[in-house]
Amino acid sequence: MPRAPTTSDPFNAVAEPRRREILELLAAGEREVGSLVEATGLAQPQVSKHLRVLREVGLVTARAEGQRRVYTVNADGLREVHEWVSRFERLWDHKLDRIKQRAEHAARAAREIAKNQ
Amino acid sequence: MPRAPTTSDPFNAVAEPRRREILELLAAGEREVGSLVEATGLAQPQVSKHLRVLREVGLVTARAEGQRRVYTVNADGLREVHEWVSRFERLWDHKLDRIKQRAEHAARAAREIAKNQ
DNA sequence: TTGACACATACCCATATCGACATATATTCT
DNA sequence: AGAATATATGTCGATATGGGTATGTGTCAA
Repeated sequence: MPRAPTTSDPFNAVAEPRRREILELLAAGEREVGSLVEATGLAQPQVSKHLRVLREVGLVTARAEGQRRVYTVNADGLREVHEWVSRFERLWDHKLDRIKQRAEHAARAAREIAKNQ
Repeated sequence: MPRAPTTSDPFNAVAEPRRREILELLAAGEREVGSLVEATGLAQPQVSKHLRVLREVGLVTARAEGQRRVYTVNADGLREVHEWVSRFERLWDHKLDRIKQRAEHAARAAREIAKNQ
């Protein structure tokens, strides 16, 4: 069984750096394909293909405007990813807590030493 | 150029559902490989291979305990993913805001109508 | 030491990928 | 109608994938 298609879910779609870049650009506002080609430095066909993937997983929508196509992010599709990753948030928060605790412990110890001098 | 290796970054590593499942299991606490095999229903070699990928991107760490290997999540590697996705949070929040605004607008209109009857 | 157990690695195969390049489709302009 | 422009699609090639199965490696137990 090969790797799951990039179009199978947002996780796979977003695994590709260029597609993340495109989404970032679109997050700042709608853009036409040509504008994305210019901004990314990619060849036009690759941009179109990346956009196709993003469309198929519902991360962007396209609107025709004359001969141009204006693309818009549909960040809603990223909520699934956000929610999944958020389940692990407490784990690195815990780690931060421990660092904080150690820091406070060290500070207390330092005060003790200073007091006893 | 083929798709980027699954080991190239957390985004690619986490694109595979089985690996997400393994991470979820480990999020609840350390586990040995055999336990993961049982929990996932995967064959042992595939579990080992998925764990290898997760190790290579730093999402898990392994500790030898006799002939067993105990795996632990290292959620820190997921922060990058979390931070990236979080950049889009305002976009779906906005959408929620608009829904809320429309609801309030509708409620106001309804009150006006009621008042004028 | 020999065997049993836990895990890792090696190999095979069918498949989807991404980039490059060529070409098709659709729209606007003259 | 024909040319120019904007975007989409098709083809090719090299490559990494993930499951299956077989085998290697290390550890414990008798």
